Amino acid sequence: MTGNVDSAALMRKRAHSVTVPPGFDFVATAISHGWCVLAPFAWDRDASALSYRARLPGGRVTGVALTQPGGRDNRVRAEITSGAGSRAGLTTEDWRALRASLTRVLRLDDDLAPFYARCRDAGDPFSRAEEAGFGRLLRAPTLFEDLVKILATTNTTWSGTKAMVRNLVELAGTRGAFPTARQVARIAPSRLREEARWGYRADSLSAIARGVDDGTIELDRWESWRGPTEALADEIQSLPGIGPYATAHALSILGRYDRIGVDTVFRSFVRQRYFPRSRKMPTDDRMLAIYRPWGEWRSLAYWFDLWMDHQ
DNA sequence: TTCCAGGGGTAGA
DNA sequence: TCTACCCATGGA
Repeated sequence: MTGNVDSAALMRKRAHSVTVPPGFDFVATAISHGWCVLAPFAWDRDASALSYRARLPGGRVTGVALTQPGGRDNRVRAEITSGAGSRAGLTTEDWRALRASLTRVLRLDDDLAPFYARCRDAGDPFSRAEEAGFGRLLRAPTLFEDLVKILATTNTTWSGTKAMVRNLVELAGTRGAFPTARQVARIAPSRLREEARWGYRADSLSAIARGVDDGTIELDRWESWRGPTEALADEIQSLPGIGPYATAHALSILGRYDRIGVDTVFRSFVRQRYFPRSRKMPTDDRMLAIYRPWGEWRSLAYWFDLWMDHQ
């Protein structure tokens, strides 16, 4: 028995690392859009570290801190900081599951060569996208979490979004980890409204959670969608509380970039960037026309444009 | 107090 | 298809 315990302990490690594709830039990926500051994610700018609470097989929860110690092109380090296995580290099975999750979060399987080729054709400043390591929009460990966060961005301020997500994790999650669809489904909409402060969005949140939990909303099918974007978009937009903006955002999360989510950020950015002399706010169509030549890379080009503006 | 934010749903024209 | 209005919440 003792021998078995010892050998199991030997298999446990507190720090792991993940192989990344050539040119992978961890920081550019982590701060690609606002996700890195939505709970349970937290971004440490000084340490260039992304930490969060991750679910392991069996529902256990652990703290993880991600960094890229050698900088661009080097392996991403995952340090187990707390929770299940914090003393002895993760088992082989735990790490296998976490590594698969990180592939989704960091989009390690994305092929950006076609996007970068298009960026080179576009010239400055887009030609700098590859050098900047931009192109991977950070994702949550699950599509359910991404959809909930997108819903939390609708018709509110960014501070409101952060508060709603944080409140939901505290109300329905497990030891700091984002709640599963089942956990959210089990919370009465009135509590989502009043305790998590989701306001009128609570009914949509609850309906989406229940649909994902009972299988009527098939997120796995969306993740592996091979058909036309239009049909996928129709399904996404059929969700309660999910309109054109949220659908476009979800499509970007799913790696389909041919729609731009028009929101107040898009309008104010495009106006100041491309219509600085316009006294009136240009129509949505005029602003969307700026990125129309990008075709299937439209929203990624917009995200890069916006990202460059913040650097 | 009023306005509005990383919008969405609906009724009525 | 387009417009007007309402939807909770919280910060400015």
